[in-house]
This record gives sequence, C-alpha cells and structure tokens, in this order.
Amino acid sequence: MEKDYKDTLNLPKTEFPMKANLVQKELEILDFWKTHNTYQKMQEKDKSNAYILHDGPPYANGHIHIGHALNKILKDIIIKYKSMKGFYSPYIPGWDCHGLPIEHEVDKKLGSKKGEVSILAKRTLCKEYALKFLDIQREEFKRLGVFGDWQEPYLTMSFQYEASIVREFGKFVEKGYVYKGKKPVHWCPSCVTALAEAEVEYADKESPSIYVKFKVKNTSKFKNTPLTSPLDKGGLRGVSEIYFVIWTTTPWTLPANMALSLHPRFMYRLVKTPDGELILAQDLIKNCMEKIGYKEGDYIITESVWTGSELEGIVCRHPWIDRNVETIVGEHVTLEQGTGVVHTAPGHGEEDYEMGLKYGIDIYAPVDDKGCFTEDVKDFAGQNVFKANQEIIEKLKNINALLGSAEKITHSYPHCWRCKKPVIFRATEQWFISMEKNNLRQNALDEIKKTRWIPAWGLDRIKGMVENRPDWCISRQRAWGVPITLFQCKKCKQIITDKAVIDNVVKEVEKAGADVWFEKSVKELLPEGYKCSKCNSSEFSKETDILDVWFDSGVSHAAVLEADKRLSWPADLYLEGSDQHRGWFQSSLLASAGTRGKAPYRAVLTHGFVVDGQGKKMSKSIGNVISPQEVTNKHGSEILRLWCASADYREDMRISKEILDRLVEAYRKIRNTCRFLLGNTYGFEVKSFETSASSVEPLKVKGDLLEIDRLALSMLQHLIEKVNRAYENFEFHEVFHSIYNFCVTNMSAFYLDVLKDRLYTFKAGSKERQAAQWVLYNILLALTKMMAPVLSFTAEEIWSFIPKNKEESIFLTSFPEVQPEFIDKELEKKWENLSSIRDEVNKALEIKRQQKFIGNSLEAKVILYVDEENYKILEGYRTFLPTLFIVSAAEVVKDPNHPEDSYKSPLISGMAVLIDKAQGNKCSRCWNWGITVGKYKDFPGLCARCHEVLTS
RNA sequence: GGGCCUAUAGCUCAGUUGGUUAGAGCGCACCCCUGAUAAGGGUGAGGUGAUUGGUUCGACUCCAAUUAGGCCCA
Repeated sequence: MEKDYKDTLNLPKTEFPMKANLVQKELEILDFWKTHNTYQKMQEKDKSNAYILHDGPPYANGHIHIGHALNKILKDIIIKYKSMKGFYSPYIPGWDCHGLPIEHEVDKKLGSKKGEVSILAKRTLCKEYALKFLDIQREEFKRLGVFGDWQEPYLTMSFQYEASIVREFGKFVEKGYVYKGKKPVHWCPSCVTALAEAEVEYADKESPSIYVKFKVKNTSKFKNTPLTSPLDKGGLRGVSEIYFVIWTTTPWTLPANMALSLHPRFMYRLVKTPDGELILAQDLIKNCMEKIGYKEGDYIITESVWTGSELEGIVCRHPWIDRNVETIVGEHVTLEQGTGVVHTAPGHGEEDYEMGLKYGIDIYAPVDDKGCFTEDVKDFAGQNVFKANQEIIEKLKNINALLGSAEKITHSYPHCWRCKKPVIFRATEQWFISMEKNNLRQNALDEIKKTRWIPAWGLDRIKGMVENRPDWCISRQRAWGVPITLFQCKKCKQIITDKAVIDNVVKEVEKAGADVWFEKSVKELLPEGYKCSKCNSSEFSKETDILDVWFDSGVSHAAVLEADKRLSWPADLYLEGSDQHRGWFQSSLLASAGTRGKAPYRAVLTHGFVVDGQGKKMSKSIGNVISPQEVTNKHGSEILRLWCASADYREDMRISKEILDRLVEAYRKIRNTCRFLLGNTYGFEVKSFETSASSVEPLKVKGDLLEIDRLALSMLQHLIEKVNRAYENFEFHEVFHSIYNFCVTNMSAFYLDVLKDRLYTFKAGSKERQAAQWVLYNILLALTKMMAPVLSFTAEEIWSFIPKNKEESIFLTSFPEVQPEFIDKELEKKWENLSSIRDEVNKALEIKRQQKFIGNSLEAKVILYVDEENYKILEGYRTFLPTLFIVSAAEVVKDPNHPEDSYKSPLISGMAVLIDKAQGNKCSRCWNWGITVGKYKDFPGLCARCHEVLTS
C-alpha cells in the first residue's frame, strides 16, 4: 500500500464553517455588536467631517414589509460605507406616530364605546398603539443588521418634536402663509363628519342621469360666425336661443353650479334641435342625441365648429337661479361620457374645485353638515340633497331646461366606510399654506434645481408636482395629531398671529406635549390678560382641527436635524421610495423653504418598489407577498441584504423564490472563497507580514512575489477602484457584481486554482508559499472590508477568524483604497494573452477528457505548436506553463504545422494544442506526473520536487 | 385619463459619444476531480435586444406610437 503523504501537505485549515447557518449565527453577531457597542464606537470620530443621512420616519403601524427592509438596508449600507471611509456618519432612526390609520385602529378597538371616550383618552390610546408598533418595528429593523441609535430614535409624538411642529407652524403663521379657505372634502351627512380618502369605500349606487341646457346669454359672438350649413338654408340668424348642454348624475349639485368646463382642444359643434341650438362636443353628438331621445332627422348638425379654447369665456345663465355662468377650459374634460361640456360646481367636486381656484370662482357649497340645502337655496332649503334630486329634475322640466327625460344609471359611488351610506363632496372651511406667499413655490423650485437628485429624473418629477400643486391644505378634522394652535377672537373673528402667543403655546407643549391644547382652557393657554389687538375683547376660541401629518414629518429637518446634537442641518442625503416625491421630499422642502429659504437636503436618492418575480405589485389577494421576516427566518437577513445590493434599486426590484435561491448560491460562493483564503493564510505570521507590507521592506516582499501574484494584486486594485466608485455613486449592484465576479472568475477559477499546488506542496515556510499567503491575506482583508456594508454579518464573522491584533470589529477598520504601486498595466496586458492561451488549452483538455483519454488534467502533457508571435509570448513562461495550465508538463514548439490530433485554436491564429499523456508516474504526494517518480529509494512514490521538500 | 419611470439570455446585471458575429456571472446540460468536499475545476447550449413604425449610410443605443408593468395623481 502506497504511503499516504497527506500529512506532509499544507492543506487549508480553518475553523470558519463552510455552512453559514445564518439564521442562528446572525443572532450571535447581533449580540456581539450590542455588547461591544460597535455602532457607538463607530461614532467616535471628528464630527466636522460628517456625512448626515436623515431618516424618513416610517409609520408606526403594523409589522415592517419588504419595502421598509429595502429602505433601511440601503440606508445602512451607505452609513456603514461612509463610516468606514472615515466620516462621522450617525444614523438616528425616526417614526411617524400621528395620523388616521392609528386612530382608526383605536376606534375599531373601542367599537361602540367610541363616542363615550374623551379626546384625551383616545389620544392616550393612540400613543400606546404607536409605541407598541414602534417597538416591534425597531426589533425587526435591528434584526436586519441595521446599525443606528436605536435607543434614542426620534418620534413625531415626543414632546420635544411636537413643540417643534407647533414652533414651525408658528413661523408659517407669522410669515403670513396660513389662511383659511374652502375646500371640498368627502362628507358623510349621516355621521356628520368629514372623511379622509381612506375612509371612503366605493360601491354601486343608482343615480339619476340627466341632460341640462344652459342658455347662452349673449349670442352676438355667434352672429358673426358663419353658422349656416348649405343644407340648412334657414340659418341661425333668426335664432336667438343657443344652449350649452351638460350631463350630470348629481342634480343636487346644480344649485352650486358656477361654470361650464370645456376641453381646450376638443371640437364643439352646434346642433339644431326642436329644443333650440345646442352646443356640445362633436364626437358625442350622435350618442347624446340618442340618449336625449331625438331620432335621426329630428336634428341637424351644422357646419359650425369651434375648439373649446375658442369658446372660452361665453356667459350663460343658470337654468333657474339669477346667476351668470361662464365657460372655462380644463384638461379634465373627457369624451367618455356626457356631452364634453362639464357642469362645474367648485364646492362639490375635486376637479371642479381646482378649476374654481384657477379661475377665481367662489367655492360655493350651499349644503349644511347634515346634507341639507341651506337657506341660500330658496326652492329647496332644508331638503336633503339626495331627496331633492327628483324635485330639481321636476323644476328643470318645468322651466324647459331638461333635455329628454331623466333616466337611472348605476355607477360606482363613494360611500361612508362606517355607516355604508352614500357620501357627498362638500366644501368646508380648511386651513391652507399659500404656495404663492413670499414666493414659496418659486423658492422651492429654485431649491429643487440646487439639489442633487438620484436618479436624475427625480428632479423632473418633483418639479412638475411643485409647479402644479395647489395650496397646501394642512387641516384635518381628527383627534390623533398635533393641533392647529390658533386662537380666534370670538367677537371680531380675528385670528391671532402674535409671536408671543405662539411662543407661549410652544413652551406649554414642550412641557406637556400637544395634549395640553386639549387639556387646558383658552385662558390658560393665552398669556395672562391677553386682549384682541383689534377689538380689545378677551374672549377667544381655539381651533379644534389638527395638522396634516405631512406637516409633522415635513418639519423633521427642524425637529431633528437642527435640534438633535448628534446631527446637523442640512442633511447630506434623504433616501426614500419614489412615492415620496409627493410625500416627504416635498413636505420637507416646503416646510424648510418656507421658513429658512432653503432645502433641508443636499441630495435626494429614491428607490423603486418591490414587486414579485413577474414585475407585478405584491398583494395579499394575489398571494405573491414575500415578507422580510420570511426571508430572515428561512435564509437569514444576510440574504435579504444581499438582495438589496444585487439589484438596481433605481427601477422596481423583483423578488421571488428563484431570485433568492440564486442569491443563496452566490452567497455560498463568496463565503467559500473567503473560507479558502482563511484556510490558506493559516500559520501565516501576520506581524512580520504587516511589517514587510508597510514601507519598511516593501521591495523585499515585492521581489518575492511571482508574476501571477503581482497580477492578482493588480486585479485586486481594479476591484478596489471599481467598488469604491460604485459605493460613491450608490450603485450597490455594481459592488455586488464586481465582488462576486472577482471571487468566481479571478479567484476561484484562476488564481486560487493555480495556487493550490504552491500552497499545498511547497515547504510551509518557503518564500514562494509565504509570498502567496501574503497576497491571499491582502485579498482577504480587502474583500472582507469591501463586503462589510452589505454582507455585514458575514464580514464580521470572517473578521473574527482573521488573525488578530487589530480592531475589534470590521466596522472600526477603514475602507480599502487603491494602492497604485500594485497596479501593473503592462503585466496585465501580457497576461491577457496567457489567459486566452489558457482558455484554449482548457478546450483542448476538455475534448480529451470527453474522449476519456484523460481524467484529471494532471494526467496530461500539453504541447503548444505556435508561430513566431505566440512563441514570443510564451518563451519566458516555459517552466511556469504546467502550473498555469494545471498539467504535469508543457512544451512549446515553434512550428506552425500542427500535428493531426491537435486542437487548432479558432481564436488564436497560429496556435494548436496537442494533448498527450504525461510521462512517468504519478507522484503520491503532489499528484503531478513525472519521470523522476520512483527514482528515490527512501521515498519511491515521490517526484524530485516532493523528495526535496521532505528531505531537506 | 394625466405626470414621471422601466422593458437586453430562465435569473441578476454590463454594454463606452449610434459603427463589425450583443457580453459577464449564476442557473441548465455534459464531463472531470474527491487534498476548498453539503466544496472545487472544465466545456457547451441559451438573446427577432417587449412590439411596430420613423430618423440615419448604419439603431440595443435617437424619436414616435403600441403593449406590459411600477410610482404618484385623477
């Protein structure tokens, strides 16, 4: 039996497990970070060199979903990278605590008791609810390996934060932005309350469908127009009655009709009918005439045609009210239904309202909070609007304003989520922040231009929104939020804008939270003896509405960036999903631009949404939801982190079982590469190493390196460069792909494979082997550090296996920088050729392997038949070729006439590869074949090289 | 319906200012190894560049429309 020489080899040796067992191991590492205060230690830096990423607060409701995980992990990657780059880069997570969803949950729990509970008691329940989920989410975020000051987050419901909200609101009041106006909201007449969009459910409802004509007051405009078609000899000149025709399903909104909307580019035509000359969109004529009940021949379509724009500003008369109604134009008009002429009641519709604002029309809504007409509406005062529908139709019929007869249609209509009854849209008094005051809109637009948007199209998106948005409606008729802290004089209705009054409230809120507004009386909240500056009255009322929660989070720049000593203003980066262009990015911008004239951020980065493997959005009903908890429990958070870095977040990110499986494999490959590096740096003297790696004796080490070692180092520098650039540009998928490719291609399949012979069979302390280890050590350090921001758990684990005498955590080390002295362009160029020759040899070997001529490549001898040019390339490497090809022998023959059985390279002209069996016998130690095997009596199974190693 | 965005192999990504037969890794198939071993190596097969039109000597790259999808509005 042949002696086993395995013990004489330097095989890899490491305790670092191949199997990650992430689900368990991550918990240990989290514990390590906790007990060693790793995050805190990372903050012990020069604060003047800071990189501030300001956290956008998630809503403290429910468990985190995959989108939350993506967002927090991306932030974490940046924070860790910047920190390792030497920046003071703290992360203060925050939570958005006020708002409707929490209030709803509390209402739900209260059930029938809802009405009996005081506002303060309810607010307490809301607070408890928010705290509960804050804790849950905090644990879930920490479990993902996200670093941050989790012990001291910011909460929009903390006293300090609430005081900031009141203070910032006060600034808006002082500067004159805040005004009271009317805006239509969903209103439930049965519950007598305003409803938020989320409280509205859509259900089918039967409504009347009617066509109504509006008489043109002055037809002179038309008299100058050639109205008559050749077929219509009578012409229009004798006609004095011209009407616009509208269609509506809410006759009750007609008393509030203030305008008729046309589309600026649609074509409108005049139609002669027994009921007069009607104007409507030409594409809808046929349909309307049918619906109204005319038969063909009953009406004549004239040649007269205009665009909506041409018809703008025509004065009409309301069917029965003494009111002029003008035609206006808007893009919201469609040709899907109706007449192309839209009845517009700014007090009863969202688009109508927008049009009203645009044209300066009164936002008129003569309907009270129980859904009944007010005294304003003479004929129908006191009537419920839905019940009044029929009477209004009768009225229209009587005054001959109704075309055809009323029909019934069933359509989707908003209903109250609580009482399930149909709701109405009704203008109510609301508080607004003016976009025009102090040039807020323009100022915000200027700041948008100064901000770096990543990706760049973010600028266009938010710009368009800010350009077109209406004034900011900041009031909500709710309980769970920060009150609009305004007083009104009961006598003269003056709103108090005194700074002293506001400051006083801020102080109160600082002490006791926003609850104080509801707890204390007006007198207690006002400075003592305060009197109205206008009428000297001392009787005031306090506002009961609360602020829009977007105002809450919008002022985080003041409440957190400015106020928190750990941070500074403005932030270097805001990073959220692309939905926040309308949300937080905008509210923050307006809140900051309105009070400080500047954006609160230097750069804004957005990521896409998480979708399923088909690119469809995740939804419970489809059942394609993947939760972060699921991934963590099955594969480990590390895989989720890797997923965040693997895909391009600027687009929507897909996640599926297959994608995760691929990532698990990629993870294993990276892990195993590091494990091999660890195993082969075993026994290496780190200290002497580091000395010689420093400037003390660099040349000596460099001189010991083989060419392939220097090549590997050069390749490493390129990787370092690429990875640095990718992190700087926030292109983490580039980080992942380059590191991964480096592990697979440059290391595993090339350098490490070639190196095995030297590492295993050379003497442990030989300078060749030491040189290789030195390179491996450097690669390992660089790789581990570079992956740390993404694969934080694994990097920390690897770090703990790297011979010590250094930082306690990988996150306390500094990020690898390119060392230009190790870049060797010339060498790379030479090796490009060698590398492609190696590829061709592999092809030749494969053919022989498939033919069962050889198995292991060491059984082969390679003979290269080359031309002059290739000979020059190979000449200097003759002795190294067997190592490079991982075969037992290699010859280079300068002869363009290749033998028959050889593989003629299609890629490299002038080269053929002949594979022969290696001569001699297989060395039992190094497995290379050679004629020296058997020569030595003391070790008959060894080749000369191994004999030398064992006997010297 | 509107604004913004996306569409390259089964998967994740590259593709320089429009210029030869569109690249990588994974996965897959086949083979080798059994001294990185629930590892490692090799070879190979996979693409009508969403579709349709246009600009151009020439388009994955520029433009338009369509389709599918995403976010935000309506």
